[in-house]
Amino acid sequence: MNTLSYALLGALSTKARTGWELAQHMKSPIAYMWTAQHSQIYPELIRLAGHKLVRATVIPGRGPRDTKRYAITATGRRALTLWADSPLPPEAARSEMLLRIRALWLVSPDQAIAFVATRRQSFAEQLAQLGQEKAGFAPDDLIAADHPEFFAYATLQYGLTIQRAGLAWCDWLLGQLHRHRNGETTTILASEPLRDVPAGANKPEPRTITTR
Amino acid sequence: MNTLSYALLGALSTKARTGWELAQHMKSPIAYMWTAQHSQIYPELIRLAGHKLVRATVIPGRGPRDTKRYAITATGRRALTLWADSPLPPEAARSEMLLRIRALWLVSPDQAIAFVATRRQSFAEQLAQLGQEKAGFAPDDLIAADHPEFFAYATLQYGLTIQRAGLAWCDWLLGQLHRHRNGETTTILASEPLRDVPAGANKPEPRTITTR
DNA sequence: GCCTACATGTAACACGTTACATGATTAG
DNA sequence: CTAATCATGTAACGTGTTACATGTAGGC
Repeated sequence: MNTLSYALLGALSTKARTGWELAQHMKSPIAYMWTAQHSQIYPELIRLAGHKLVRATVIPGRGPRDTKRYAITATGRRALTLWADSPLPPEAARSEMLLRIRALWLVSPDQAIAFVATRRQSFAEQLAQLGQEKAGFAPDDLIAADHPEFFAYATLQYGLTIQRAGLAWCDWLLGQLHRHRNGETTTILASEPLRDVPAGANKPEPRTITTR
Repeated sequence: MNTLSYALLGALSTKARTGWELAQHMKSPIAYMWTAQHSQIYPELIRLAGHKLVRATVIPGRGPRDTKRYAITATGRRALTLWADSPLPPEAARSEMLLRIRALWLVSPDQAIAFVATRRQSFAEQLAQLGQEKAGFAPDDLIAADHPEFFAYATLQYGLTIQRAGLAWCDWLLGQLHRHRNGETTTILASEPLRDVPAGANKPEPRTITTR
């Protein structure tokens, strides 16, 4: 059983879906935390059905093949429950962004600043998008901690927290790079990245930093 | 050219290394942002040498095969420089942790709390380890923004910022879960995750939250 | 008539992990 | 003498991406 299996079981745990719907669900990077193409999803669903973790019902479809709606079985739900609370293996940290940052000493200060400014914008956009997602949550869904919506909301909050932290780091780094470009010799250790961002941080460009 | 190639070029950009040393370098998750096994590194180095991006020098070794020390070439450095500043493709967000969190409504409140508490500890440990790494940076290395050490330090700061944010999120979530378990009906929307953690957050258990 | 959404599948390839294979040197 | 470290490679397998293939229904 791989992680994708559990991602699919997780998505099916709240309602039955077709392979197509699962693929759509996993396409948007926001508020979902696993991606897969339909080419990976369809065979996996067949495999899960073979293990009786999901069950397919043929529904009237309009394609050349049957449309199948998958529902999680009692066995599938048990497997998912067991997995949810099992020890989490350390996740391999891979970040192309940090790899780029580490190589930025090779480019000109202006290019480095432009690169980080682009990253900053990217964080701000993600933050704005998560903010919109958050607006879609009805307060009623969130009172019960045993309700799926509560934990979905919690993952959204995680996203918001992380994006804000990323934004704050960009601001710190941009500040450092600007100071360096202007020939100041302040030791970096004396300064620290901001640990907080003003409440309006998800609005675009809350504290304008001149890039050029 | 894949990301691993640039990760290797990046590691070689500051000094020549053997394949073994590169594998060691990429093994520790801390302060490095790409991992690869030696079985992936060795063939890749041979491929890079074929493209004249690195050059191997046979050095006196003690194994059954020659020991090769790889150095980046001028062509390799140019390729790395070009890549560093090129548009960063959106990274596929995959987090098994968030997948687990989303499935936590299936387990008992106590199990959910224990799971998040373990996550919290994991964040705290990472934070502590990064703090130690930070101590290894000499202040002298950090005054020049065109020095590789400065950007390595910046990635470390990123790690610290992110881990602190993760820790703060765990605290928020634990608070919510405890409140729910104790039968309080406060709407979650009324509360927000902490946006800051006290300065001593990298010390283990700065604000003790009783797990059981 | 054309494009998009719905809907499912396979094939080829790229990337990553685990296991197999070999052997010298050095510290305990 | 035994284990760890240094040191390099290949094979098999699992996972993930891109491309190929097919066909209907509905909106513009």
